[in-house]
Amino acid sequence: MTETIATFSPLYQQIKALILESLQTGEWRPGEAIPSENDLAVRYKVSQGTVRKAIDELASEHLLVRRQGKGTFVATHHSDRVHFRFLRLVPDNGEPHYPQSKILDCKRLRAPAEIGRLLDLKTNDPVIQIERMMFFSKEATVYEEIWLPGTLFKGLTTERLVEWRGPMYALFETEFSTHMVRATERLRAVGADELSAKHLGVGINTPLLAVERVSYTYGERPVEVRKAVYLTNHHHYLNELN
Amino acid sequence: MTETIATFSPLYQQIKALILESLQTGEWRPGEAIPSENDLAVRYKVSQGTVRKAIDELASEHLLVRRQGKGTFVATHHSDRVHFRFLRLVPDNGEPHYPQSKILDCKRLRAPAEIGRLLDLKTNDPVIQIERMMFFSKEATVYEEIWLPGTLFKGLTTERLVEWRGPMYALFETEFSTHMVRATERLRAVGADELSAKHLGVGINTPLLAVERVSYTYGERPVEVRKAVYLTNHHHYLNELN
DNA sequence: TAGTGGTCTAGACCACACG
DNA sequence: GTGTGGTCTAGACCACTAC
Repeated sequence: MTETIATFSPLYQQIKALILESLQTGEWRPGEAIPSENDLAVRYKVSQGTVRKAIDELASEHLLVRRQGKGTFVATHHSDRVHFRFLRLVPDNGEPHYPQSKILDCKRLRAPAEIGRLLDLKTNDPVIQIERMMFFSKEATVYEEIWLPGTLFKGLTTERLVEWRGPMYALFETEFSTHMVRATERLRAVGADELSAKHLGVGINTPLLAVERVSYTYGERPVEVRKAVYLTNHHHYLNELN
Repeated sequence: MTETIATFSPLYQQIKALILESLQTGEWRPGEAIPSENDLAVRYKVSQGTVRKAIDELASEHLLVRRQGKGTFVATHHSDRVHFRFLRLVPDNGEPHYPQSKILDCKRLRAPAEIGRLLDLKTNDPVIQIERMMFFSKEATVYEEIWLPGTLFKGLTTERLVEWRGPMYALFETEFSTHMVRATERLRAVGADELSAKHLGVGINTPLLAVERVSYTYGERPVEVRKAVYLTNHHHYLNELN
């Protein structure tokens, strides 16, 4: 018999792809419930168990959140306990907690070559650069530059950032329909340069943890670059190896 | 009706616990195949699907490895492509690769208070301390001290370590029946002290990435502490946030 | 060809949330 | 009570490996 050479793809993977599509197009938005497993089974003409397996994978990737008795919801950076999924810096003593954020600046400019490369933009495409600091119990601990594609985040201003209460990713989600799904971080030890030293209130060449992050939204699209320095005198970067 | 107040525990979780027990006691050892899903279903008197779900979780925790058509195997640090699950340091340019290891020393002594605390030992219990370096393409990049419980690793000598080819965790598995399951790392930027500077061939106070690791074997038992410094001039610590 | 894990289905029942 | 996700079962069939 002539059989297709195409690589085998399980039904539940195809269902998963369909669900993902609905997430990308915004048919179901962060925080909302998606249809019940049975409804989806009818819609896609497969059994409930197959839908279930697709959702299982999306839940394990933190794109969906299951809540027994209530439904399955699109993951959101609002009101999630998941803030520490992206912020790994914790105090040496005492409970992890979310730091205070202080926006220093937010301006539009042309993408430097490196940023453009990381964000899949052309050099000189518009980008937005945010400068900010973070404080753990009043102590200056993080200084960072955040780079965003200018077209996607059109209209983002210092004021909008300053008046925002809550995680920055929640703002991006609500105002710019951009939900961060995953990120990659590269860590190094560096000596403080003049700017970092000034902001963190330490001497030049003080050892700092440099963290470069690239964040991705649905479909592996890079939409944010962060270049940060962490002061690790009373805090550390916590990582679980599983 | 009088019902038990005990919190509900799904069958597959109980099966998972039973399988875990067999892993801990060494009934099935790293690298070996465990019985087929059907055999286990008979043994535990549940359906194959229930066994399957238990194995699924253990596989996602990297305790077991499934291979279609062949069977399910106990995870091992031998011949696994998983070395980079524990070593996150990669070159800035070029492919990740496993570095060369050079053992400097291995001696028995009494547990310092901090090490004893981390390893759940009493102060003054015997411990083994290993000193070693790692080289990426001949370049000295890592200097570290490794601490192990003395009773568990009785008989570990410098010679045994030096003549060993392959990952250290594979040696621990084969010779001391201790399989590392997961680990926690705490990262900081520090200035090189005299010892680190000498070993890594850099000046005193050169910024280094300090990595403190606690590794656990089956049943969340801590069995290793590592205190390392990484030179991050041409390498970085790569971390995926999911 | 036989044995293993992988997929898919259909149905029953349990645990949980909410009105 | 009703609807949701969560568990468990039994059986059929597919894909991969080894002999």
